[in-house]
Amino acid sequence: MGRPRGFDEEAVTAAAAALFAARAYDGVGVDDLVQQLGVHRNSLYKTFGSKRGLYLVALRWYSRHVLVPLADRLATGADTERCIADLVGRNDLDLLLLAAVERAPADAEVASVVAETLQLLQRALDRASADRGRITLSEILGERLRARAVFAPSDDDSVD
Amino acid sequence: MGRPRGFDEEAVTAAAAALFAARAYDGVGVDDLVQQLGVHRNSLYKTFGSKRGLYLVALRWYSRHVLVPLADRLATGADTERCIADLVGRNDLDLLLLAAVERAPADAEVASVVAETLQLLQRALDRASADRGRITLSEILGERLRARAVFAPSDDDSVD
DNA sequence: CGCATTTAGGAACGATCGTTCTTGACTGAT
DNA sequence: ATCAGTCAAGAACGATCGTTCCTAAATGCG
Repeated sequence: MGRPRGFDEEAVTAAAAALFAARAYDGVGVDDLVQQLGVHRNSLYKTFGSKRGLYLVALRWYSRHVLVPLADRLATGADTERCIADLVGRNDLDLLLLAAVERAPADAEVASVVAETLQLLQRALDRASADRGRITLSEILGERLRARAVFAPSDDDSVD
Repeated sequence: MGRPRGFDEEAVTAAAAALFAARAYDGVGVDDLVQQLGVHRNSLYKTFGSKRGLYLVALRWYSRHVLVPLADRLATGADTERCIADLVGRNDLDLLLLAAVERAPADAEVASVVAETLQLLQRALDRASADRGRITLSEILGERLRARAVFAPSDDDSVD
């Protein structure tokens, strides 16, 4: 009963995760979310409760649907180098980096998700490099941090 | 001529660096700065031009007066382990981490300072561990990131 | 067909953001 | 002592923040 929702909740969650990975939490306004996600304010607050609620859902979705598969692929031990190169070269780790540095110190729930996700990656890496054991998770995180630490004008800087 | 200023510019810069190291850039309001630095709005804008201006001055001051000495101590090669343990265990790296992850992608000048500072640390570490060469700068950054990724209720959360 | 219910679309809220302006107090040079 | 010039103190600005409210449109069920 009632009018059916005109958006895919998971797609919105994924898009929110992408936004929060590109900018800092406080740098992403609800207006940005509404505009880029195609969901309107009311639906957003009805579905996720608050901006922080959406952030937490997006963070958990990202951990489960982006990093867990990546950790699984890593844990098999095949293509380890390729996996690590992807982690450093692509932006898959960015939301985790931002959450760890910026939100976790101020938000216990975020800190909890970050801790679990880090453990997850740690175990996968331990398994992957049980024999080849050279690179550490810290080093991967540091490498990605350095790769991210460059000025990269975002696409919507020229948007009205 | 004129009334002499009632604050120490360098002390204010250092205090601002500490604030920006604890919270994210957007998480530190001008009100926070005014309140915790003891400087009043007018003086702050007269001296530093803007919030971003103060941030840049604080970041450069921090690079020069905190990380450069630390890099020098590291480059001597004496007490290398102690130096690294300090980098990971204390919060000396935090402003650099935040600047790298959060501000650099959105601010070219910040990115420039971060890049120079990272090079600085890299060279110092290269010199320090020319013989013992084990830990990388990326690993130190990653270690500190993980150490920071815990919920740490800040002192002024209970302040009115 | 209506009735109940949920969504979409925006206007609007108070609060806070970074910044500027106004006013008065203080000091150094004439 | 007086005047110019700087600083302190805080009110006030428009803009934007996260959030809520109101109204109209769209569906499943009787």
